[in-house]
Amino acid sequence: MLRVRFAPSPTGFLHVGSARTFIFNRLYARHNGGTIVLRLDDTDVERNTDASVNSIFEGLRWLDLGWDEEYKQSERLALHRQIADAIFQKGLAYRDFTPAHTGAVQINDSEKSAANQTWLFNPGMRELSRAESDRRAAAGESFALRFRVPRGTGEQVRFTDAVYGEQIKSADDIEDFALLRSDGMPTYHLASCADDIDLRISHIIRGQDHLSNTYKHVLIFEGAGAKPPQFAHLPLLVAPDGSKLSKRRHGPVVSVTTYRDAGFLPEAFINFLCLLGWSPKDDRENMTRQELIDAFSLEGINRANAVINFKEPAATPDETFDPKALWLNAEHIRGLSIDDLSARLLPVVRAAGFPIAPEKMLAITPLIRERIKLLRDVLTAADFLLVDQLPPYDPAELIPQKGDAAMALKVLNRAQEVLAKTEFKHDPLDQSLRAA
RNA sequence: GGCGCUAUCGUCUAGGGGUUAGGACGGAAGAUUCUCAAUCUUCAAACCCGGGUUCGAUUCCCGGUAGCGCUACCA
Repeated sequence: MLRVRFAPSPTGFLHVGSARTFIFNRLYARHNGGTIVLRLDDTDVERNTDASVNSIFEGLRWLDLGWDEEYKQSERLALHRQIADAIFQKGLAYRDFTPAHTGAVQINDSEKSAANQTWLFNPGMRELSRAESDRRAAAGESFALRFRVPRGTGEQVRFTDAVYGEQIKSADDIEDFALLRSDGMPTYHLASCADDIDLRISHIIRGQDHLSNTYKHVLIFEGAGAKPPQFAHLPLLVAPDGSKLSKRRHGPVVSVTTYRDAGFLPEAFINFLCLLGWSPKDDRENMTRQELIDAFSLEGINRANAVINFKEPAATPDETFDPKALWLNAEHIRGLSIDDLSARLLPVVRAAGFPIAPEKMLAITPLIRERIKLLRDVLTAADFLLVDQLPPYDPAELIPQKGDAAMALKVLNRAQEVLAKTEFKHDPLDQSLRAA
């Protein structure tokens, strides 16, 4: 039975990269008739927020792809500790009584180079006898539980990634990572693997930033007596300068709800994200959800990071987004029926303060369907039908491409004359203006 | 610093030992349309560098460079 999972940690809003990971998991599950699990990886109590949980659900709901099962990691601590203990009892882990320090502390260069030479061990802890270890634990001394990586044995850890192929690393290059923190809480690595085992996850599709963590995970799976699942790592989504996407540096363009609020169609947004790091390999670009499900395969995933080509400081909203995302959204808008598009436009117009009737919206829709890129554009494309007084505009816009100012003036004067003595209805207006 | 991953037009990508290196977005020009949009046509635009293997490398191998990731009792 094919089972995949999407496991966001609620420490921020739903990120476009996370959204793509979710989409790929969903597509893979749907393509193969499998199950997708949504698991909140919330073991970092310090950084978890309710606002973040809400933002994630808001984003996922907008995507409208759904999921089959839902779990919270924080409710499964007993399982995590049980698996940690099983690994410990097999002698594959040891207690580290070294006082905790956080990696967030500033370290200067000399400390750093010293740390680089000693990254592998906390002196003595690995070799502590079981009796001594038990005695100190019984005395109430706090400890972190570390995996005893088989270093110095010539052993290699290996796995086959569905995207990156055969991966091999010498155990000598893997540090003794923590399983349990000194407060007894599981680390990400432990909790994630324990849950993946318990939830019978068959395929782990996640960001490439976990590729080198996967060796640790393989060690945990094997240590727990479980067969590691199939891994598939996804190339990362990065900013135009190649740096990783961050809210602080790049602003709202990295948040899914920004796309929703700007008037992207969820199906267009999904389509756009799918094309970053994956290809159907047949030159198709504008694809429906069903076409994406039918075409999706791990073989189509590419290995190099993909740039989301947004503009850094965002002058006009239209220029903020990746031009291809905008184009795809316009394509999907044009593909919608008048009824459907009208229904989606209505709340946008109403939210902007125009209490428009559905019938009027339906009448306006065909007029603008081919000229808007974002749902929000209805407010500028059809403003003359909504407001009494048009906002100021640049007179230069009145000059046709193949004309000049004098010509424009002449045409406008003539139009004014005609308009003055014509009944304000479609047919008479059309006839007299054409004639003029 | 150590370990690893990656490298095709500005961007997303296809391709692969011999190709005019294909498509798309964006850009430019034109057609069409009362205008704008849409649509259509055309154009410009790429195999990171150096070795090796080979009759022949953009493709395979090695090295370099660059970018990215991991190197936390974060996830």
